[in-house]
Amino acid sequence: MACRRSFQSFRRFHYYFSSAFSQVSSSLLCCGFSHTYGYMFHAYSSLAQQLLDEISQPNFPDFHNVIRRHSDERSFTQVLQVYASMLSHGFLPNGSTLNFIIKACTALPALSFGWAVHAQAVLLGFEAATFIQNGIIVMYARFREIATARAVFDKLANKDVVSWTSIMSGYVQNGYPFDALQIFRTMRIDSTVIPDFIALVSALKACMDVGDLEQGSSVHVLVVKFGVEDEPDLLTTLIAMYAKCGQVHVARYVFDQVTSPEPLLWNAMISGYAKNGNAEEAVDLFKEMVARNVQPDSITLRSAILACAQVGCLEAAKWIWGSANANGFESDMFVSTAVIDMFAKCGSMALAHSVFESIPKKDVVVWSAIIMGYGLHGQVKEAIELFHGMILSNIQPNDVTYVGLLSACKHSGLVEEGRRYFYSMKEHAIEPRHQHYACLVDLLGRSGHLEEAFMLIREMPMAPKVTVWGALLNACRIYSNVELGKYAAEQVFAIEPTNAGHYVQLSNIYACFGMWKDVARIRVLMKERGAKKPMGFSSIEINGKLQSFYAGDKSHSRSMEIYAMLDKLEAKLKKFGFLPHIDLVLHDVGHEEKEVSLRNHSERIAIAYGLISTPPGTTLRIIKNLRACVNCHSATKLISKFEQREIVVRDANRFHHFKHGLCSCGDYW
DNA sequence: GAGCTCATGT
Repeated sequence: MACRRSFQSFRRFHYYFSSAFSQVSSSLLCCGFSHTYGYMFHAYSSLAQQLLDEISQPNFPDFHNVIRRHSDERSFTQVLQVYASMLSHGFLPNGSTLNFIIKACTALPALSFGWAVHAQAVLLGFEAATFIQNGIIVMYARFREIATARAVFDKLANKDVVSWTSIMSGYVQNGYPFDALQIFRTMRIDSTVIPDFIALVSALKACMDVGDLEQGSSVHVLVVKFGVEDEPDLLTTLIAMYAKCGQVHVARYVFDQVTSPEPLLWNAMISGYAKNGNAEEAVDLFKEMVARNVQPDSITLRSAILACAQVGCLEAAKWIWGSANANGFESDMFVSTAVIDMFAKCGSMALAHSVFESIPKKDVVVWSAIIMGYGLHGQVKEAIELFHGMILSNIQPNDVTYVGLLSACKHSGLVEEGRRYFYSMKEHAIEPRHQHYACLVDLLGRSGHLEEAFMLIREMPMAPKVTVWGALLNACRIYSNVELGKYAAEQVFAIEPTNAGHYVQLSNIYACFGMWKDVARIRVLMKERGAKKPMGFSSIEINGKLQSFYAGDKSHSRSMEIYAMLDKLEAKLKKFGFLPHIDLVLHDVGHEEKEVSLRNHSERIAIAYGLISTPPGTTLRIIKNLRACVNCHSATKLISKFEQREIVVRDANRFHHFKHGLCSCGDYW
């Protein structure tokens, strides 16, 4: 109810106002009010103010209506200004006015004002008004005052579904999904409130954040039980939940039930694929979305771009970039930066660079992306030039810029420079993080500075992770250092006991010295601990489509031709005096067998398939999930020479550009 | 009156 009070009673309100709530924070409240409205009233002039000024004696409905109109227009600062003005005219709010004020405080967010409004609501007798208290719960959740929100919720006598949903989503938004689920359970067990679809959305989001498939599925059951499975927004969260829990097929099943999915639903599904590593499906679904004339937004594009960067398919990358431009995202910084990264990871620094050039105001992230890209391709000179260009443009490098710069040095073996950049980070007030140490340890180790690398590890202010010890182990393998290698391996095994790659590294060190007993011991250890080597595979891009091969793969329909080509390649390699490095094969088998298994590595099969599927002179683009092996690397160099092909290989860590018998990595990787 | 997709670089 609107109340017209005398000036005296208004003063009395202020008296209660500061004395009754002094335990909360009297100074805050006083500031929040007498200050805020007084200050605001004099400092600002708004349209609403002018409107009010035109009325010589504005009454309560005048103020209320102006507040409502500003609220509808989302001009929340003005809502508070007019409210302050209303109070100074001696009017007090009714429940409806208060809701507009609470909403404005929440949206801005206006903390001190919000506290004061809460106090005012209590004084005006709205303590048991569920529709007011619900808004206050949301407001405190927004202020990250989740304990206060909970206190308001607990005190509320008549909790409706909105009260429950408000506190539940408050917990979710503040990063406490377990508490949110606890609230949901309490609501189901201790109250008669029936959850509606918004309550279920919040519960699903909590399950998603926890990654709890079992609870998520049980909420899905409720969705069906309460017959809200046709709510588009609920489906979005349901799909995201299943995708987050790794059940991308279930997510797709839900998606397929919808006849004309909304853009948000496409986004949830595409990003679900991208996050689960089903990158090809993500790109295909994006293409389908565009084919069905659904307008992609910046989130769709970012998800598709991320997926494409993962698979590394250049044709798909060009297509996505084209559709980003066609839909008006060519000047979206977030999209452009992601595109730079995508082109770099799809093997085209030329395209990455042209996008980079097209960005008028480059921020630190844009610069970092391009520097990282050149590093990935072993073009350290360009990376360093860009780094200095960035500083000349008055853009301060950050820790990620240095990751890019150091990894560029690492990929090219620039020890001096890498060391210098690492220690110069302090000049830019950047504390080296774990990744920076990992880069420098790798760089020092690969260049034979094993002692210095080890010393650096000992000086690290944080616990070294597997990347650091793994880099040292790798260096020990290269330089055949048994003692240090054993030590590094122990650290690595303790962190990742089931990663077979580490065992192979140590085993190779032993094999190098003919310590076959130790090799056998490692093999037993691997078996005991259930360590498995990930299956190596290589993919090749033919006409924009990726075709994948495993080592010794004979499943392809053109397998006969592929193996005939492999025989031809083998003969030519022999003619060019190619000698396989057989030491690196873990298994203790005869020489001939080793040679056979080497020539059947997935990379070689992919190349053979590329040679029989494309016209002479076409660049072959290969993507593999493991690091390039020494044999394949040497063989690919020779193949690029006698087949006169440029071969671009993306391995697990970086790019190799093979041309005229040489590789861009300079045999350093 | 309450809710959701993603969030550029390692």
